[in-house]
Amino acid sequence: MSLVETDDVDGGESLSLHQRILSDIREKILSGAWAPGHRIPFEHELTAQYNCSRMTVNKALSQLAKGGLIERRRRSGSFVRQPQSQAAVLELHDIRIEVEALGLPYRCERLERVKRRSSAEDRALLGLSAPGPVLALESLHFAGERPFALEQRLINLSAVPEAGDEEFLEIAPGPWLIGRVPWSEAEHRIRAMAADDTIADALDIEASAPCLVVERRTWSAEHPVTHVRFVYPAESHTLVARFTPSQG
Amino acid sequence: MSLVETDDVDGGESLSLHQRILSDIREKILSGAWAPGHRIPFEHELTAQYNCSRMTVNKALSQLAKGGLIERRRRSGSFVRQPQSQAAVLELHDIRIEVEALGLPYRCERLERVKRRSSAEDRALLGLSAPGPVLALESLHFAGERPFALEQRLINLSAVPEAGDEEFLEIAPGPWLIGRVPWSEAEHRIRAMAADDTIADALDIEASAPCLVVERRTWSAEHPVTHVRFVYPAESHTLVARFTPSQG
DNA sequence: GGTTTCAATATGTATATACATAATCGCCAT
DNA sequence: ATGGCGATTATGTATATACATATTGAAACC
Repeated sequence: MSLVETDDVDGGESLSLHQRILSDIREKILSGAWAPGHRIPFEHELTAQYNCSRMTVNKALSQLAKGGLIERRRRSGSFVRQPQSQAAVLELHDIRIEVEALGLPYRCERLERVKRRSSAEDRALLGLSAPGPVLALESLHFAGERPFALEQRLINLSAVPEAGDEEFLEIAPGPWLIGRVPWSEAEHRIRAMAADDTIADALDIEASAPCLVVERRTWSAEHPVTHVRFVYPAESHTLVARFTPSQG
Repeated sequence: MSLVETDDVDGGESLSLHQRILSDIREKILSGAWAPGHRIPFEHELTAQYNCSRMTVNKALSQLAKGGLIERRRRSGSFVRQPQSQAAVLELHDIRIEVEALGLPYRCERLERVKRRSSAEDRALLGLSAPGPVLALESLHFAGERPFALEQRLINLSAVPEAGDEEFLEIAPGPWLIGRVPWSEAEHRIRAMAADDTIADALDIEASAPCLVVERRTWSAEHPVTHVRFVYPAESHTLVARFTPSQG
């Protein structure tokens, strides 16, 4: 078998114009250059900027709106939306909401908070290649009096330096991040495991009882943002994800 | 322009035209009226049928193509795609592929096959309201010599009557269904549990060892099609799902 | 017979244009 | 002030048109 010629699609050439506009704008948003709430140039401005017709610009912006990255308002313009919670994609959202949906009082206790230079393991979890500062957090989420989930999180401080100044006593790191960092990609790993002593102790369950473990890595515009591991006692939790093949 | 040829603006929906075209076609595909491989009318035919411009039709068809329901080929037309495996959405596909990706030989053994009128429990699992015939299957998937996953499946024979004539000795029910029934919606429930004696026995693990359980319900155009439960030994399996907020 | 060439065809992308619709601003009259 | 009202503005949808591009089927050629 011979290798395929490197028919090399380099960054910009072969893209159609409306796709180029689309990815330009998306990049601006995901990189944070255009923060949530920022007004995107009007169609007629982009028309001038890209030297194309309004229909072409409109197609790109409509697509971004359908994707949920921006919001369009007549007479006012188009705006970068607040970062959408992952809930829309996988029903794996704010634990507070899960707990309150059960009709139980929610509480979150921060167990640990350490700022450090990333260890090799940290970098593996986050998907970082170079060393840098990270924040390691451990929190316990309660439903009523019972522990509901243990959260172990790493935050890449190079990507989210503000996190280094936050104590996370009043707010859980999940909601904090969702409200600040737009995400471009997330990966979930879901598995079952037997509770080790640390986990059993924190969750107040028997050692070696089955647990559901959900790990999530999140990127924003190619940069790793956070790695989080949730450990749920098996009996307390079922993940539900509902899909349609695609949207129309 | 003359010629009214109103293809009936029924009900008086406030849908835009291209959205109406879009949902008309989607309905035809999901209901099975247009089977996989079926050629969708050419743009110029739809243009005549809906009495609108090609751009409008093109917008609708492009959107369906982007969503993956249809495939467009220049000079040939647009075709209903083979039902896409759920893999595209949640990496939870054919177990054969998972096993072979590990470099291990795959084998599937059918343990049980029972045709019966749905019990109350069957109906609860499938989401059926009225009684009707169902097919209950139990299969064991092997990776090499080791059991890899236990599959317990219910198929709604009212929705897929052909399944009643299939023995499922040569082919696993998953791939069989994916190749035949287009799905419009799927729901996953994922949890951890301790193996009971039956499961421990089938999977050849210790009783009360942690297992990952994945249950999936699938609908096609509002009709429940199948409910399946996969039980994996914890150490053999991690689910991975990768998302982007939306596509553009 | 087998290969090359070419024209026909359906889709892909872009343009200019038109009118509808919703939201907002500012003016005016009370 | 303030409440109403029209003008303005940006987006929403649709049209007709043009040309590019990929693919196919058949004619032309060696």
